[in-house]
Amino acid sequence: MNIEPELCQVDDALDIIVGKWKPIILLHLMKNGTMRFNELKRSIPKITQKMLTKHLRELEEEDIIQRVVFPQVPPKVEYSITEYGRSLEKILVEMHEWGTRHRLHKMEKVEKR
Amino acid sequence: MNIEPELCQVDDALDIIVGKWKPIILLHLMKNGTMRFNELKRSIPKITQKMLTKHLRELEEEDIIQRVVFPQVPPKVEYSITEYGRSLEKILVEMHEWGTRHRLHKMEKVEKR
DNA sequence: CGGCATCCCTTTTGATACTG
DNA sequence: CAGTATCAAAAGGGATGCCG
Repeated sequence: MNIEPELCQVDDALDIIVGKWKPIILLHLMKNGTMRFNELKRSIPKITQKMLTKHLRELEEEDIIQRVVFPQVPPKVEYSITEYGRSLEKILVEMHEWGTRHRLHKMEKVEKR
Repeated sequence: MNIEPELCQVDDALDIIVGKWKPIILLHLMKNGTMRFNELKRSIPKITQKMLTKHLRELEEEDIIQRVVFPQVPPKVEYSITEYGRSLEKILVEMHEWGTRHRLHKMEKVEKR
């Protein structure tokens, strides 16, 4: 550990991926490539339109995803991970793996009781 | 990306490290080894006692840190990272490095205007 | 020294209705 | 289809006082 806590920029990374639905949105886009708004909505049944819109806007603002509007009726909007956004993939995968191990860790702890 | 979004356990990992002061608490303990309550408090000037206590309890509950009480007057309580907790170090370092690069990314974006 | 209890404010998220 | 707008609920965090 050679990070000076005072100069910690973990929070800068957390700011991007924290949000109730952000990880799952990112995983869907990373897996499927390009997706339309309602396609994402259907893939995440419990999310509200408001939160999906909000999170997508925030991820776009940080250059993690790209938003392409096709000017037609009815509207069509496609979302995809930017090349820059791909740099988050490794961290998400590692967090997923750590999370999986942590679940097991907690289950073992409970069994011992 | 071979994670099925529906089985995503990124949130399990985020639950541990998300909290206004958790990353910096972890970095201090990872850097310094064992620290007393007030030592941590002084190292993180703006944190309140309430939040320090709360975050420490949550990290202890997840086996990330260890709390040792010395029954004496005045009281003495020492905190340290558990061996299990060390498994978080890699993720924190990578998030710090990503956060550092992201700051630069945003600065370049602003300069182009 | 290392807390806990209480009150209060802010931020995040949800429910619902409406629209070009 | 892809959003906005508004209101309400819940979660997170801060300020302060008290205690063994």
